[in-house]
Amino acid sequence: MKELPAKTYEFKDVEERLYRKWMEDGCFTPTIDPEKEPFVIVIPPPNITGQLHMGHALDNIPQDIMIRTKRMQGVPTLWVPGTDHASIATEVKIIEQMAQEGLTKQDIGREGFLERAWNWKEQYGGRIVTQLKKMGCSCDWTRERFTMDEGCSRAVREVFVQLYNKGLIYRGNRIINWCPNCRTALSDTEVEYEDQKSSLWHIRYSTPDGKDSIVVATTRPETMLGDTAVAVNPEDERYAHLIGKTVVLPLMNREIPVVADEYVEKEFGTGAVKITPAHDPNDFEVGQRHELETICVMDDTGIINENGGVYCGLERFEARKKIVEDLQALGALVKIEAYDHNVGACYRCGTTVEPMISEQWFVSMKPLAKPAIEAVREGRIKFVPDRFNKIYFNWMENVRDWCISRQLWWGHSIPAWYCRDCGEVIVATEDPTVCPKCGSAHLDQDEDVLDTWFSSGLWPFSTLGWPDQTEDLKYFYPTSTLVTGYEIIFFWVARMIVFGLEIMGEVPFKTVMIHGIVRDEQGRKMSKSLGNGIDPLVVIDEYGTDALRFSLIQNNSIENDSRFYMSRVEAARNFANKIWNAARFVLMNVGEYQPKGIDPAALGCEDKWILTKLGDTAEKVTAAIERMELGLAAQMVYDFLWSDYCDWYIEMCKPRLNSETDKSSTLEVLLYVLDQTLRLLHPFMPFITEEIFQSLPNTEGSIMLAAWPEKREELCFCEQAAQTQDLMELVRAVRNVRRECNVPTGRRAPLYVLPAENREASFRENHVWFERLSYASELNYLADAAQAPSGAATAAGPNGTAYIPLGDLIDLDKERARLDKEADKLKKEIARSEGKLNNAGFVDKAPQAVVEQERQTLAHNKEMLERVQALRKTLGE
RNA sequence: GGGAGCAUAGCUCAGUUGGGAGAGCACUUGCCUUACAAGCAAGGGGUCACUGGUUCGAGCCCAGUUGUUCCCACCA
Repeated sequence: MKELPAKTYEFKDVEERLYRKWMEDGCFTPTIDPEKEPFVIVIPPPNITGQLHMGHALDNIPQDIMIRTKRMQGVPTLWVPGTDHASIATEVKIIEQMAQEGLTKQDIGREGFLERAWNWKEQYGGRIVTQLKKMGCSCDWTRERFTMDEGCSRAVREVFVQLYNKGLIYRGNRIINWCPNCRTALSDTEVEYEDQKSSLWHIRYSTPDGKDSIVVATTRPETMLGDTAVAVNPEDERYAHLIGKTVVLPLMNREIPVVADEYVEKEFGTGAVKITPAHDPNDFEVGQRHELETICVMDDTGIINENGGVYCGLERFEARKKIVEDLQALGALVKIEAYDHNVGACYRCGTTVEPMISEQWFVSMKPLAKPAIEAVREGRIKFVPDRFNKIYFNWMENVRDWCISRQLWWGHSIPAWYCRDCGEVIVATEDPTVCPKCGSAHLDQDEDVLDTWFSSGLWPFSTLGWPDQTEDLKYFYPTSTLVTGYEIIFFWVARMIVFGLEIMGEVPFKTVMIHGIVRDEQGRKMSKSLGNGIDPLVVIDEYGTDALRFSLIQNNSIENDSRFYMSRVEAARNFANKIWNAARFVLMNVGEYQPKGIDPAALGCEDKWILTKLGDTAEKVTAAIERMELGLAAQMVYDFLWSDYCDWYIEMCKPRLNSETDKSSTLEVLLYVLDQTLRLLHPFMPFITEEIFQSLPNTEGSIMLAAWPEKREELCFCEQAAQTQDLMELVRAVRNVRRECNVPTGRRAPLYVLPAENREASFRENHVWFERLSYASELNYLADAAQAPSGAATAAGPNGTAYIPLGDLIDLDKERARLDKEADKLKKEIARSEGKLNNAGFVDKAPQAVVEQERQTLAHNKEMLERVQALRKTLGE
């Protein structure tokens, strides 16, 4: 026998040791078996911006649970890990870091900057991998990828060129969202809108002769510097006479036309809109319809440029202030109205974005969206929960072209070259040396990089080797399940579906499991600025990985947001300790015993009860995991292990462990049930289950590769299980009575039992544990109520009545009251059952099993009532 | 302006084709009963937001109301 382990479970050395062992033994790498369909997950690659937070834990743990379950079920299982270069997010971080050293991008140049970025990647990418390992994630690290590694970069180029050649990627001058702080274009998804209290400024534009005027309303007065028209609704009689005429733009003293356009709503504001085609998407369209000039009045940092006249050099919000003041002085400001409206901000730095006209690369989304919509509509991809279908459809059906070029340095270069001599645009997978049109060698590569989501959109196949037709790609694509949060459905999920269908001709995954976010105790989002984030690694350090994992999953529905409570982690830690001690108890008793397996002929009633429960639990847990109801599954294992196995079964076994004849068969069942339960728990708590599994006799290898438990019909005994359950109920009743009489647990008392009809055998079979668990000093059977000792406290159960002579400890008044209360409760139940059974509708229409159940309940309660009333009678008034 | 989620014990949340509500924490009471005090035993506590409908039967399905959170949208 090994030395007895400590009373509390010490996870610290265990977790690291076991994870290393798993790696060494190659447990995470699947064996390709062409006969079997694999189960595959690609990890949502964490950004290399920093470290993992609680959201990553919530994302990765469900993935690991599914992966570990499938692996134990004998399925070739692959979890592909990796990290994302996170172009803009990382660049922002590095710039912040450089600023502390007093450096700017321009100071160190592109090459120096990229060197820094790669160093950053080494440092933080490595840290993230370490953190994933700490969380117990069973990723196949031999297949680890990075969105900017050689293979992924090749995939990016290949896709870009393919789409360009098909006309699905184009370059054009269009209104885009510009972040003046990051100095780059952004896609629509990268802009976050927020309601802001602002004003609606009403400004008067007069006709050149000064006799007439029109008042426009705007939320961005500074853009008036670039106004090239005023628009009104063609049906608006108020302004009909001005259409075709001109008005003078105040401050700039430029004559601009008044045009009629359907876009203008008569009811809003003044019914007249200033048109700034260079700085507003709607105005841009109006401008195109009326062939208006486009005047850009800001530079890429949001400062007014030379087109802004005297305001040149002012920052955009400074300019707004000045312009409003000047308009007021001029008498052109009619009024200022308080007004709330949506203002877009950069999702990385929070700066208010500026719509600007700019030449960028775009992906034409409409033709790509169509098959992506069909794939979900036809069920080839399933969202769980399915309400996200609607959100997805809504976005896809209204999708606009995707701006993919970024004026950044950290990212995939755009594979486009411009000929300095003839202006030819060359898009190619290999760097060209001469212009194919004019032969010039003066080629300049596009300086921009691609949106970071372009490369992550290829993740499900680029990680498997595409564009090469690798074995991995053939075997593992399409992947099985994607697990991610709802906040990146548009950023990522939608793009993966689009690219998967377009490039691979097949969906990238079959199921998308969407989960909520982890909030703090007060229900607030965890964020840096609030400082309310909880580092999962700090929690792991204090309570262990298993405890953190279990606390995030148990009794939670992960599709909803959840709050993080330390008390839950503590509870999970206590559970780990409970398991540990149960195992200690079993192992202590096993000693040198060599298990031979369960002999059905030697099983007692209580063994049959726990084995039956185990089978039910295994079946239900498996089904729940299959349905991705992980919280429910975890709860079921918890209840079985703690309540059924520890609180009841182990206690039932104790006396038999002292018996020479019963000990070995008891040990067999104790061991078997423990072993099977550990397997069911392993996906949720990988470390402690492995640690205990390793110390069980007759286990081989890692629990990671042990067979997943299944219900075994030959080990299910419903009849005996029900009998045991009845006895347990009587035990509870006896304990209840003792408690009410304030009898300390340690004080034994004789117990007399009057079994119900045909129940004596059941009592005799379970005599030993029944005696112990009801704290009886001796257990005697009565043939008749008349033999009952006088002055005894009484307890009624479904299978008989128990008498406990407690002498002075019994308060007769309290006893009477208690029995009356119990009788009342039973009467109510009986009335309810009878009401139901007297209802013809119920008896006719309800399923037979339900009716039968109700009849049994009624009979049971009637019998109980009889017993209770008989007891009450003996006490008198 | 559209769309979605949520509302169940004091708190945080579960609740699997509709068959009389559960857990953790907190609370009350008694126990160091040698696996575990990070524990054991017994208990108290709920008009399942509101109104109506479907059904023999509704926390669960349908309609509406209220409160709350979120997403989407180019009315300046």
